[in-house]
Order: sequence, then C-alpha cells, then structure tokens
Amino acid sequence: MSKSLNQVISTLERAGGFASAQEVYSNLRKQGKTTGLATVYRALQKAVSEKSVDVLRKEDGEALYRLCTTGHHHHLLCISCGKTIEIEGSAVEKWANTVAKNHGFRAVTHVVELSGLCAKC
Amino acid sequence: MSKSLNQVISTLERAGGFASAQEVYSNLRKQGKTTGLATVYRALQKAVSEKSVDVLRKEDGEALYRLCTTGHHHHLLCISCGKTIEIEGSAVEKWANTVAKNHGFRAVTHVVELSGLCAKC
DNA sequence: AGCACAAATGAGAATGATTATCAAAATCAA
DNA sequence: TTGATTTTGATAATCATTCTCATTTGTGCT
Repeated sequence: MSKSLNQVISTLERAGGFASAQEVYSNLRKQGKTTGLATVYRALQKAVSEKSVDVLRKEDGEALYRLCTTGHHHHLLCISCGKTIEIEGSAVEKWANTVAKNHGFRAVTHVVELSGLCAKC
Repeated sequence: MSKSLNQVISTLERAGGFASAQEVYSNLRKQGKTTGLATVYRALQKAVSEKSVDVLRKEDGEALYRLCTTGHHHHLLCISCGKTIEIEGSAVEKWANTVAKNHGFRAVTHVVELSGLCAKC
C-alpha cells in the first residue's frame, strides 16, 4: 500500500467522501504535505481501478471522486445562497438499479443532483 | 434564428442526434463550411439553454450533445459504446418533489443521469 | 551495512476540451 | 447610405488531466 494512496483516501474521508482531484491536492498541501498533483491523480486512478473509489462528473466536466464504501448520498443545492443539504436516496438507488437491469446494463452508477431555492431565499 | 445554430442542429441530426462539439466542428469543415469552433460552442450552448439539445458526458469528461426528441426525460448511457437510452422517471420526479418539500425548497430542478455498461459491452 | 534494481514521487511540460477576447463582417434601423 | 448592434472566426487564454523524466524511496540479497 503506497503512502500517497492512504493520504488520498483519508482526505476523501475527511471531505465526506466527495471531492475533486484538485481539492484533494490543495487539502494535502494545506496540511503541509509535499504531495504532487500527479501523485494525487495516480492514487485516484489506482483507487478507481481497485473499485474502492468511483467517479462522477460535475456539470462542467470536472471529475469528482467518492469512496465506494461510504453510503453515498445526493445533494440539494440552493442556487441563491449556495446552501447544500446532503440527502438520502435509497428510493433512487433502487429505481436506478431496476432501470439498469431492465435494459441489460451492468456496473451502473448514477448522478442525481437537485437544485432550487431554499426556505430563506 | 442564426445560421450557425441551424448548421449545428442539422449536423447533429446527420450524426444520429449525438456528437461532441469537436465532431460537429470537423463535420462542418468537411462540408466546406468555414464555421469557427467558437461559433459551434456558442450554438450548442444556446441550443442547450433552449432545451432543444441536452448534454451528456463521456467517461473522459468530454461533452456529448444530443437532440432532445421528447420532453423531460433521463438517460441511461453506455460508457463504452456510447449507446443511450431515454428513460421515463416518474418515480424520480415524485421523489425529488418530496425531498424538496421536506427541506422547504421551492422551484427545484433535478439532474439524473445513469451510466454503465450495456448488454453488448 | 552495502549494493543493485525496481517502484514511487514531484516538478514542470504537454495535451485537449472549453471559454474569453477582439477585430472584422454581416444584419438591421432609420 | 449611414451608424449601431449582433454574429462570427481566428486566436489566445484557461483549466483539468496526463505525460515525461530525473530523483528519491523502498526492497531484496549478500
């Protein structure tokens, strides 16, 4: 187990199991680590190929990495004040799996993001 | 209605309603059009904001543009061959609205994309 | 320990998609 | 036709990601 892989994984844990490569990198630097950006990408790739992390895409195409073991959640974002709420979605998980099966798909991941105006805005 | 928008739309039609911005651009050039890359992106952005085209992401993060045939729907995308299935999601719509209400949110929109490997891949 | 060799690392360059800039060209109004 | 506004194309800039390579670190062996 390489050192950098552990650092990246624990950074993802600290971030709530959800961060971009660039965020992981800058978090490590803030902690005084000298880890390079290339190493962060390498560790993330390895983690992904080992299925301990999976990848989502933001709307702008940037990759977001997430620990697989952590029960994953979705977000409800206020487009006015930026407030974000993490939400459970077991109903969605089931629906996604059902739809995937019905069409013969395997290894299906899903992206679900909700956005609107929160109570205060 | 701008000329470039029409050119881009008909290129998408010819491509089976599915192509990257770079592909649209090179197809136009092959047809002898002098359309610039920036114009292609502008036309695609406009089409997306008008909901006549929607956007998916390949595994590497590149955007794929696609003519929107029906109203609101979601996608099941094969990350290997690019095959796309449009799916109904009334269950998801209801879930999204319920979650939004529970947190006092209004005017909530949602993004739901499923991706994985299709039966052939 | 000392040595040879493979793997991991970090810095910076290279890549590729996307966006921003800006002057020239097309369109429009009067 | 004028002048104003919009659209366009070329090119530069941006940003995430990947590649390169010299250096460091780790490992096995004696």
